[in-house]
Amino acid sequence: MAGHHATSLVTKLTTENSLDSEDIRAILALPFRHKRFGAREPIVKEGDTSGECCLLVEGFAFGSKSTPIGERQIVSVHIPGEIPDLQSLHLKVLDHDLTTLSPCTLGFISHATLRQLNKARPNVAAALWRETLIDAAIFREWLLNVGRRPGAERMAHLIAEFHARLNAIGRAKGGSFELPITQIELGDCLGISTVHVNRVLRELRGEKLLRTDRSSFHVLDHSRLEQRGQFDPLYLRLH
Amino acid sequence: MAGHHATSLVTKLTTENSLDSEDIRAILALPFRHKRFGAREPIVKEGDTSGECCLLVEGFAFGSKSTPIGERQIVSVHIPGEIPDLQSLHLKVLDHDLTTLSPCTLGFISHATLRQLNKARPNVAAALWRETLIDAAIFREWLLNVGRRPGAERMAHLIAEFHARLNAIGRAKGGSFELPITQIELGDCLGISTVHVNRVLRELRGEKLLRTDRSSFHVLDHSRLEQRGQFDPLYLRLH
DNA sequence: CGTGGATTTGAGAGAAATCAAATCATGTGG
DNA sequence: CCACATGATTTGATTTCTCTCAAATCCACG
Repeated sequence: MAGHHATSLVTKLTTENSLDSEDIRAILALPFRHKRFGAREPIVKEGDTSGECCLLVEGFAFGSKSTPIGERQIVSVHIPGEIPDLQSLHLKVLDHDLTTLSPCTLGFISHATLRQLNKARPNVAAALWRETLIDAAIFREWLLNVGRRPGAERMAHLIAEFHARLNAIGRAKGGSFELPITQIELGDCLGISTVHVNRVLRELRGEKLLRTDRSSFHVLDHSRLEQRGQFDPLYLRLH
Repeated sequence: MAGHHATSLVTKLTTENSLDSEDIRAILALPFRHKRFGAREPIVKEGDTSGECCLLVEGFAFGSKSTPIGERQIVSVHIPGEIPDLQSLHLKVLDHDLTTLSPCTLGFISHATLRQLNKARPNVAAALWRETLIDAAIFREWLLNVGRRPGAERMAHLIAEFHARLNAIGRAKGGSFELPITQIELGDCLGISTVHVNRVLRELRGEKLLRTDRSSFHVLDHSRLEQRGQFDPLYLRLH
């Protein structure tokens, strides 16, 4: 079924896991309820107790937490094929907000259905569990990035990660990719101020590592950018 | 079986999950291979492909990542009853180091055995999956802490978290707990320098929020400390 | 009782934040 | 189709927090 909405998920899951044709059929048979969202719309919020998970079919989203005084930290950026709130399957109350970055198509699937799938098909359960473990690996890398690297390295690392992940799903051509994220949001990913984001981007542009134009990123020197950000893609477990 | 090595794990898993007596029996029947470690000894290192997981029966450990220039970020601190490298079950290559903080007793169990258990007992699989999701929730909170809070708040938050987690396993009495962590290591948890750790601790002591003496922490004003660190224990999912 | 690691304190430097304002897009209504 | 409003980006000036460097205890341990 060409263009099936769960195709990107199956592609991702079959890359590293041993799913048989029955497993794949079961995933493709999942009754997703599709819904469209505009840009910067909340999907779920901290404290919610959602009864379903959402597959990001098309568009981008991000997870964030905020301090009581309103300081926001973006903890994750999600791209098509991912299930940003898969953890809600086992953690009833959401501990962070989930917001769209661009207009999105989301496929919602109930926890009950997923739990049934996990019981019937342990291979699928393992593959989904693995996805949440990769999320955790990214959190660890971000923690190192935010805790121990200066601004420019931090930014270079983040952009190298975006590039690697988008490339893996065929959304980076010749070092260029589209990601509708503002400098404010980049700052919230990296734990730096908007003003500093701007200066750090200028620095990287000055080093001829990349060009940026709103939501377009052009990596000019791939290997030098990765070096600048000390980026090693191991933690992403791509292919 | 009093003093059984997997007791603390069972206690933790049964708190929030619906495990039946068969599930519990299966966990207690796991053939752990016990091994003692000294303080600051590596358990596994980044890049390793271990074929087993370890239960922290007694003692403390931490996970860390380092940049190429040797800047270290501690990404997790582990206490008895936890399985620090549970993620290795589905991610072959370790993406961070695991080191003991104090002398430890570890119970090793092979991935093959765990996978068998997960297949036979889906409830146990779900409970273990859930543990890894709580780890991820802690990473998110640490990311907010490191990215968006000043030094003193950061430290207050970390100590409040230690207190809450140790209290949940009965290792905090009247606000006091033992945790053999140096100021160097505290700095590596928080992304700040050792010198600054010292000054921030002095500040918190000056505010009569806590007393510290090497590995002893005494929380003097529990609610004011949590307020200082903007600590809300939701993300820990204790009871 | 000496030695090495951990803690503490001081002084100065540096990275990034804040404050402020100009410029640049984007989109809307008249 | 243009004027205006709103939000994002850019730049400058200043302040602040945290780091680095340096050195003096302090403590645990052999």
